[in-house]
Amino acid sequence: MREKTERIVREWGDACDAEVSIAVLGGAWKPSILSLLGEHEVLRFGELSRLLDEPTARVLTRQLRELEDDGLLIRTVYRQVPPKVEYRLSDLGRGSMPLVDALTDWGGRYAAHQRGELERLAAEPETLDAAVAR
Amino acid sequence: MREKTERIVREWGDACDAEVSIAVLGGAWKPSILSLLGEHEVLRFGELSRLLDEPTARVLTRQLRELEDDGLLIRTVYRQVPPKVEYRLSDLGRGSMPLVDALTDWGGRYAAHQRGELERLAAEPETLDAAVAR
DNA sequence: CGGGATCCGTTTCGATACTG
DNA sequence: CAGTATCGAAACGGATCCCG
Repeated sequence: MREKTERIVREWGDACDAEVSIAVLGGAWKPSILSLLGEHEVLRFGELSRLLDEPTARVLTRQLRELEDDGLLIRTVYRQVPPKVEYRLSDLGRGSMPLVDALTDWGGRYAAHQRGELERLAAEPETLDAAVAR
Repeated sequence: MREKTERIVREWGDACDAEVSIAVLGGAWKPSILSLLGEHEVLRFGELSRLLDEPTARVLTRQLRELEDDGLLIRTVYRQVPPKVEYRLSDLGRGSMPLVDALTDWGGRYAAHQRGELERLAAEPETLDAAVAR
């Protein structure tokens, strides 16, 4: 477990279980990484990088390492030249897929709703802000 | 919508919907705030503060304002002395409850699992690390 | 190919003090 | 009661360069 995750798990066993989920899944690219590994079973570092929008290696590496430390995925290193590293979901990682899907679903609906709001505002001849400005 | 949320909603309409959810729900106390408002229907600022673990007013205020800006809750100010401010869920906020519950459930199961691992490790006479050290 | 090292700007959290 | 103002510390994402 990462130190951050462990701190949350130990210290506030109370009502903040949801924050545990966010601590584990809440990094940049993390839900996407888990989704992709849910679809593809096993992926190499470069494959993951290409399937995501080419984050810097530094960032992708850290997200992968954190997910590994938190027990969601398994990293397999083949000691050869050139190197080959494979990532796949652990049981814990597979267990997170329904939650990741729920995050994706709600986020998609929320984004669609808000894009609708934005368009509605843009289509209006006069916004509230403009009216208030006078 | 907060600027941060709007940026994510507009710019990457692609596969990163889950990150939208995390952008909206991922602040300190936010899931707890939503859960409490799901249970209590309406709460005042001080009541929320007491039900949570008394975060600083600065922090609680900002989380509430962000949730309001993102459209999840409704803030009602009664212009009187002493002031009275009520918070309740919007329709959008009520729609987030299943996701918040899913976050809570998985986080709770994850925490329980990891606490089990921690105890198991503590109970072992010799850890893998100690064995490898020799 | 799959990173590690270093550096940096931004965001976020939180403490403290003060206020209409 | 329900904040606001100011400040500091830390975490985070990202760019750049280097390596076995």
